Formats: sequence, structure tokens, C-alpha cells
Amino acid sequence: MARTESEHPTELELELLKVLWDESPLPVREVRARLEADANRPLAHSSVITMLNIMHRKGFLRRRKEGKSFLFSPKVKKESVTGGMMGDLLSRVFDGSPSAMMLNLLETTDIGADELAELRKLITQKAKERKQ
Amino acid sequence: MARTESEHPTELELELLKVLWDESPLPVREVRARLEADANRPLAHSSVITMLNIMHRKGFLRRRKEGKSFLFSPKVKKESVTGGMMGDLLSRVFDGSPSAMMLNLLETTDIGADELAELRKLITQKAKERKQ
DNA sequence: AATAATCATCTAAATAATTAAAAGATGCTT
DNA sequence: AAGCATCTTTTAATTATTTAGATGATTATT
Repeated sequence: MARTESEHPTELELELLKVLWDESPLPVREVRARLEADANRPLAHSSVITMLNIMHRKGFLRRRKEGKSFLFSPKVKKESVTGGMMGDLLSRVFDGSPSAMMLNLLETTDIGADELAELRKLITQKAKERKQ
Repeated sequence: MARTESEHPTELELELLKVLWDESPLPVREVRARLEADANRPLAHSSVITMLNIMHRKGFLRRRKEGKSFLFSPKVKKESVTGGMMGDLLSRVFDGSPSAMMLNLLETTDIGADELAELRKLITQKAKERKQ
């Protein structure tokens, strides 16, 4: 037997989604150009088409014929993908404990003072909401 | 051309690491048993050996001969792997903004009131540390 | 000593992911 | 109409990941 297709976008798929979340619909040629410019990933035209078609098959993208070429757009929302990937890591790495995940983030990254203040405000807000 | 080996453990590799982080060193047979019990993943003995050897080659594990069988232990710390995977998601999904990542976590998961209070305390603590 | 039990290594397979050339189709230009 | 430009489809090659059988080695048992 072998592995199963991931429900989340892979490395390259995410880069392509980022391009299209930023602006869409776009033709292949444009996606290719932005992938090189934004993600420093210069792929051949045919490689980009292959990936976009795979992503279409997987249900990540929408495809529409415009004249002789296809235009691609995201079918999945950024928030949904992001949330899914976070949830995946949350369950696989932190056994489903959001606070453990947060703690890790606090300890391993460098967050600015102003952002810390902002976060504290958000947490206070969240705590209030829970009370109702 | 093709893809490159990930610097982070894969799905299955992480499950194996979890077993060994929990207790080590362990012989293959024991790893196999716990993988089935803890992760509900019943693999053939030879499959487990194959994976453990691959992980040894990748530098995730240490291997020591004890009598006729091998004992495996983690070579990488849990904190290091966790931090690496978090950092990966942080840069790939949230463009390196920890506060954006935190915000997502706050909004998409359900954190208990007591944990929220704990987190607020930690953030306050962190803010103080930054002042020095 | 012969046999069984237990391990490891070798080999192999199937699917996923990534990259791209070659071939085919279609429309544009001169 | 011929040729060029531009797209898509088809085909293929390579590495990674996951799973496991077959084979061989070593130790324990009868």
C-alpha cells in the first residue's frame, strides 16, 4: 500500500494559492510570472499548468475558459485553508491543545511589544465573550 | 527534476517520534505495539523497521545494538521539532507574523477561560521581559 | 544437531509530489 | 494559405513516502 493524498495544500500548491488569493482570476502565464517574482520559484510554463490542473482536480481551484486560454481562481478561502493547516498541526503536534500551541509560539518567536499589547487586548475580549 | 526531502518529520515519522519521546530507548517490536495502541496505526513489523531506519538515516533517531536487536531513541528534542514545524507554518502561511498566527488560533479554536487567563499572564510576563 | 523463534536486510510495490519536454490544437499575421 | 505564436494535453522522469513480503542471520529450544 502507499500514502494518501493530503487534504491540505502542499508546499508548492500553497504558493500557487497565495498568488491567486492575491489576485484572480489569472491565466497560466501570469501565475507563472508571479510565482517567479513573489516566491522566487521559476517553473516552466508546462509545470505550472500541470500543477494548476492537479489543484483543479483536487478541488482547490476553479477553472474557466476565456477565449483560448483558461483562467484560474481559488475555490477555497484563505481562511479555510489556513485554519485547516493550523488545525492539522494543532492535533498532530500539540494533541489538540491551543494553549500549548500558543505557549510555544510565545516562547520561540519574537513578538513586538505593541503586538503583545494587542494580543492581550484580544484575549481579554475573548474571555469576556466566553462569559455569556 | 523532483522534490526534496523535508527537513521536518512527515506524518508517520512524527507518530514514531511521539512514541519514542514518550519512552525510550525501545526495540522495534515495542515501537510497533505502541504505534498501534497510541496512534491506531497497525503496521507490519518490517514496515516499522524500514521507517525507523529511514529516520535514523535522516538523523531523527539514534540506534544502539542491545543483544541481538536494536534499540531506538530520539536524536532530536521534541521542542526542537515542534519549534521547527511551527516556524515552517509561520513563514509559509502567515508570512512570518506570530501575532497573525496567534490571532488565527484565538479565532478558530476554543480555549478555556482558565487557559485564557493563563495566557494573558504569560503575555504580560513576556512584555515585561522585552522592556529590559 | 536440528528446528523453531526472532531480528535485520534486501527488495519491491504503489501512490504522491514536482518538474518539464513533446505533441497537438487553435487562432493570428503576413 | 503558410507560418508563427500561444495554449493545452499527453507523456515521462525523478524523488519522497508508506507499506510489506522474502530472505538471511542469529539465538534459543528440544
